[in-house]
Amino acid sequence: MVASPAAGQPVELKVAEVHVYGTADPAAYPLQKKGHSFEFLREISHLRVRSNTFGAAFRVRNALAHAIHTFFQERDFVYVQTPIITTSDCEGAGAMFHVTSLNLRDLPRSPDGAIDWQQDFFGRPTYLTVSGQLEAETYALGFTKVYTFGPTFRAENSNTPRHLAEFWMIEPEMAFYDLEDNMRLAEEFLKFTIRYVLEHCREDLEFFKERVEKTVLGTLEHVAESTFAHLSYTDAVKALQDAGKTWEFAPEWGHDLQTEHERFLSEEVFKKPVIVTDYPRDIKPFYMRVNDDNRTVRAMDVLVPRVGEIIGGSQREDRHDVLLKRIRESGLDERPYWWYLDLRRFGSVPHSGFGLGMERMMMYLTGLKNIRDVIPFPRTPGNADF
RNA sequence: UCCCCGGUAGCUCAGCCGGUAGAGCAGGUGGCUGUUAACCACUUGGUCGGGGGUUCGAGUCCCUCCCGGGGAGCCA
Repeated sequence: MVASPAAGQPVELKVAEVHVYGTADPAAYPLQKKGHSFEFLREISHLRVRSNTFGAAFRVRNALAHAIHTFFQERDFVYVQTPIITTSDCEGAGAMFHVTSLNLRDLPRSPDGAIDWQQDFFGRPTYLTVSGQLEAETYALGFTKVYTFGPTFRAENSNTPRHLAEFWMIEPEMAFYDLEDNMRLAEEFLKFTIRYVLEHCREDLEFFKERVEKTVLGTLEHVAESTFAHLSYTDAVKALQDAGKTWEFAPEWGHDLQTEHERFLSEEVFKKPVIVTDYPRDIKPFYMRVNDDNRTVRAMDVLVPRVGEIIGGSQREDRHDVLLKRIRESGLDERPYWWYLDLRRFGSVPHSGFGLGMERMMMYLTGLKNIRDVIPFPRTPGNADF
C-alpha cells in the first residue's frame, strides 16, 4: 500500500503478485458496474450482498442484532429461546403454517374421514409459531425480565412491502411492569438501538441518506433525542375526526385505526414516534388486560413515520377469571391454554411486554422501502428461493 | 385476497391509429488511457412473460393464467 497521486483516494495498492482463485465470466455475471433496481437484485439474492446497498443494509442488520442483545443484557433480562413448533393453533395473530411428517399423498384417516392427527409426529396438529409471547410470559414469571429474539411465521397471503411470511421478532416480557413501564422500556429500547447504529454504522447510514432516503439520518438523530408522543385511542379518534380531512375510512370509535390514520398521526400531527394506548376491548386479543371501564384494554402501539406500526404491546390480563372469560368470549377453546391460565392460578403478578419486528426496525433505520430488501432471503407468498 | 400499474436484448427503457423490433448501458474486437458507474470506433445479442382468440396481418386489440411494483386488508 502506497500513497496515491490520484485525486479522491489517499492510498492505493502496489501489487507484487496476483493470484486468481475463481473467475467470473463477464458475459454471464449479472452484477454490473452501475445501479441496478432492487427488484432485479432480489431475484439474485445470493449475489446482491456483494452490492454496496445490500452490504450496508446487512452490516446495519448485524449491528442492530448486537444492539438488541446489548440493550437487554445490560438491563439483566434473560434471553429465552421459545419453541418454533407449537400446538397453540390460535394465538390470535393470523394464519399458521402446518408442520407435519405425514405422507401427504396417503393421509391417515379416522373413521369419519377426517385426518387422523394422532398418527402424526407429535400426535396432534402442530404449526410454526406466530409469536413466542405466551411462552415468554411463563419465563417472565420465573426470571422477572426476559426477552425472545427469533424467527416467527405467518401464513397470511399478505402482498405488501411491509410483510413477510418469515421474519424475526423481539419480544420482551416483564413481571411487575404496568403499561406505563412497558411504554417507557419500548421508547428507551428504540432510542438505544438507534443510537447504537448511529454510532457504529455511521458510514452506512450516510450512504442510505445519499442514495436511498435523504431524511433517514436526520430523522434518526432527531428521534434519538426526542420524547415520544402519547395519546389514548379515544383521543386519537377524536383528533382524527376533528382534523378536517376527508378519509377513505372515517375514523370511528370501535374500529381499528386504518393505515391512513396511523400515518397522519405520526407523520403530520406529531412528526415523530407516537404511542397510542387503551384500544377498544373488542378489537384486541384476549390476553390484554381489561381496563376498569370494561370497554378498553391496556394495549399500546408505537407508530413511526414512514413505517407505521413498529411495536405492538400490552399489559397482560393477570386475573384468572377475567382471562378465562375473555378466552371464551373470543370463541377459543380454553383447554390448550391450561398452562397459560395456570400462570394466573399460581402466583399471578401484573406483567407486560411488547413485540418488535426486526425488519420493520431495519426499514426505519435504512430508509429502504421494501421489507424484502432488509432480510437476507425473503419468504413471501410464492417465493422461497435460495 | 381485493383495486390500480407494469412484463420488449444480460440491465434500464422507447416502440404513435395493428403492417413481423430500437436506444443507452453491459458483453465481444480494436484503439486510447492514473482509472473511480472512463473515452473513441466497430460489433454480437430478441420464441416482445405463458396459453388461447380476433384479423389478410398482433409487441400493439380481446380473454385467461403466471410474475413484478404500488395501494388496501391482516399484522410486526
